[in-house]
Amino acid sequence: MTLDTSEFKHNSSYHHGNLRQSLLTVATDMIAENGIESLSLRKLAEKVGVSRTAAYHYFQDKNHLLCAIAAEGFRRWQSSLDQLSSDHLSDLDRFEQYILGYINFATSNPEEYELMFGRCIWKQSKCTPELLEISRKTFQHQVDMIEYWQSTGLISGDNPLRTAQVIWGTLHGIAKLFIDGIYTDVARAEEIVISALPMFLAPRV
Amino acid sequence: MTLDTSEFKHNSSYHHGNLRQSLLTVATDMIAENGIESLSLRKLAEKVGVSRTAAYHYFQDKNHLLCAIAAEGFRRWQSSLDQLSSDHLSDLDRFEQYILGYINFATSNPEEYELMFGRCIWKQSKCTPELLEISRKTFQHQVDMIEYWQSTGLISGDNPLRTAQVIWGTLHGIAKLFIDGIYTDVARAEEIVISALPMFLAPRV
DNA sequence: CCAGCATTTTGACACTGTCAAGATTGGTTG
DNA sequence: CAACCAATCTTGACAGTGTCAAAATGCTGG
Repeated sequence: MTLDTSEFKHNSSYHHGNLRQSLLTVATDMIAENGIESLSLRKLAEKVGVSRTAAYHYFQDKNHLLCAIAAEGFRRWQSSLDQLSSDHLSDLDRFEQYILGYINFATSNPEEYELMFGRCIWKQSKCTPELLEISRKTFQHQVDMIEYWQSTGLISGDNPLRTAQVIWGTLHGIAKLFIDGIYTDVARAEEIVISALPMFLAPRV
Repeated sequence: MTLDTSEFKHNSSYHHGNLRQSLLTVATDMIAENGIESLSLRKLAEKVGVSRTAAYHYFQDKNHLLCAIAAEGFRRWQSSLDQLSSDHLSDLDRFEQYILGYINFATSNPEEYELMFGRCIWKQSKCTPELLEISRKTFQHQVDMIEYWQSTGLISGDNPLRTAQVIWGTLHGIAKLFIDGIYTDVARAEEIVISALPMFLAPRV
């Protein structure tokens, strides 16, 4: 029994073939283009060429669909972090690239970022186990990075978790000010985080 | 001609008497209790004891209602800032109180904060002129505070606007991590911002 | 070939924001 | 005091939403 359901579409008109994946990719596109709040299951279904409630066979409700998309985003962000780890850089350069990478990820995929880190999913504990796991993992990964930078004396503080929370808070806050439309000139985002960078660094002896 | 329409309710059953104010206060309560997204004009109308579309005589749509509530929030926050200015405190203490005041305002009125600083209003430029004015004013007020603290050498940097953006970003980010449910233990919010405080301060000579 | 299974559709319901038109009332003017 | 007017509020309607229950369709193993 082969289970390559996602390998190719059947040409039947009734059975879609790889509906689940199609829903995910089309929904991701729609969210990226017009924002989370303008995504409706009905418009999604129409775009995929399927009836209103077809998605319910793969996702128990709209929230589960959104969680799956968010989890995909976390996997991309995680692999971006892995990429950074494998780059050949000095500690300071890597820290700078981490910060720039964060703000760029956020501002170039604003709606996906909003889904990953916004209230829509987290507010009322509607987080899927799958999403919870991957998100915890990537957060822990970032705490570990902070811990390492603290151990080498690059950044100040002796409590990695606490420091990670502050740094994350700063990056997240600046990102959200742009994403939510309070600041409008996204080109300025990089400047702002760069100007924030020195305040994280340990004082030179 | 007296215009004390808000002084007392008429006892007529058809004319409410001070519907506009009632809508604002009841809506504010409902938002504080159950969140922005669970506020519907219809539930609001029912709670106020009026028909579905009655609100449309005072607010051109739901967004204008929300903007009016947000503007009220900005007025409260502004007066909280004025209060702080008039307190008899050292510069450092005032800075600390500013930071603590910010995070407390945010975490003790999370939904109102979300309305004031969240995507709901700002994302698609749906901001009312009234709201735009008061929000600009309070933001400018905070930039001025930063500028003063920089002039006395309390905090580092020489670009007040840029520094204000970073500090605001940090406070906003930490606040949002709690408000949006990513961090759940609100009691920790104060600890985190206090641990962030030293990194804003200018190095002691 | 057919029974059962996975997959998709249809119908329905309650809910939402908002528009157009009508109903009700209080205040002002003749 | 009466009649009108403008402010205020209601009713009816429409399109859109998420989601449930039941039916329809196509595929596949026996």
